[in-house]
Amino acid sequence: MFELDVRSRKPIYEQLVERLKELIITEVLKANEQLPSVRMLAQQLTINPNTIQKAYRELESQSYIYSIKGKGSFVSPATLKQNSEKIVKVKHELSKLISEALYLGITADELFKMIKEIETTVGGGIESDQNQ
Amino acid sequence: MFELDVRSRKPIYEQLVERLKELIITEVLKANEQLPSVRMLAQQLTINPNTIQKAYRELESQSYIYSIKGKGSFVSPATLKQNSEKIVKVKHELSKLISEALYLGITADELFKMIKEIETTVGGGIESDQNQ
DNA sequence: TGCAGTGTACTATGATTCGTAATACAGTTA
DNA sequence: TAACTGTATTACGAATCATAGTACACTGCA
Repeated sequence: MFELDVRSRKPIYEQLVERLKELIITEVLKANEQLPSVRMLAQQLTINPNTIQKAYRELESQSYIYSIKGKGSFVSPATLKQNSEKIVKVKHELSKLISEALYLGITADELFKMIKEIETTVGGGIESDQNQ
Repeated sequence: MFELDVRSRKPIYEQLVERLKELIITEVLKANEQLPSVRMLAQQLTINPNTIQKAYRELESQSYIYSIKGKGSFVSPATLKQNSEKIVKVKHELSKLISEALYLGITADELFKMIKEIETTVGGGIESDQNQ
């Protein structure tokens, strides 16, 4: 199901996130389909369950999947795919604007603050992933 | 000329960058005015010249200042002030886009990563920081 | 030419962060 | 209860970061 490059400079959990996103977006993994459990996948890939867990947590925070204690992790239905075109578009526009902003001397720090402010103002945001 | 908080969690060189940007934008430091030399300023602030150097390098990469080997570092003329309108505009556009992104379910975290990636790719931010 | 000023590059090092692992806790279902 | 699930806590080596030490290279002036 997965191929990972363990000796890559990219951390394993990031590779996992990318690969899974791809599978979800392309609907190889369908809505509400159950993902392999953290332990199963860990064993299969001969890495630590916690690494899978980190990838899953990341995917959940980006609402690609949802997890239920004791039951499993599942592909998020609809909403994401419905918006996927818009999302791609917005991301692209954002990239350009961010590049321009950085070029103009606005610092990444400044942008971070901006986002946090908007996040709390709009209230729509999901809280972010504080790595242990 | 400067006050720094050495025990702040913010690195010294960053504080320096911020403070100098402010002085340049508010035109306390005029165009083409020579900045204190790395050694002078280092001695005055009782920190290592290399820390000043890092701040100056950062400022130069964002074209707030320019440096000439053997002569000194100077405030960049014009360009930045010319950009100030652009900056306001870009920030405004960014606000709107970020709101939309968050609304679409893109997380703040994802945006952070995006920025970091662009920062390193474009080299817009703190670039040439290749330690050893 | 030499000296004293300037910026720059390289290396070292302690502190912090990062990626992963080990282990224990907690919910679900049969 | 047993055998699955996800989650939280802690530990630890590796990588990165912030700063320092030191040496190099250029400029301008006596």
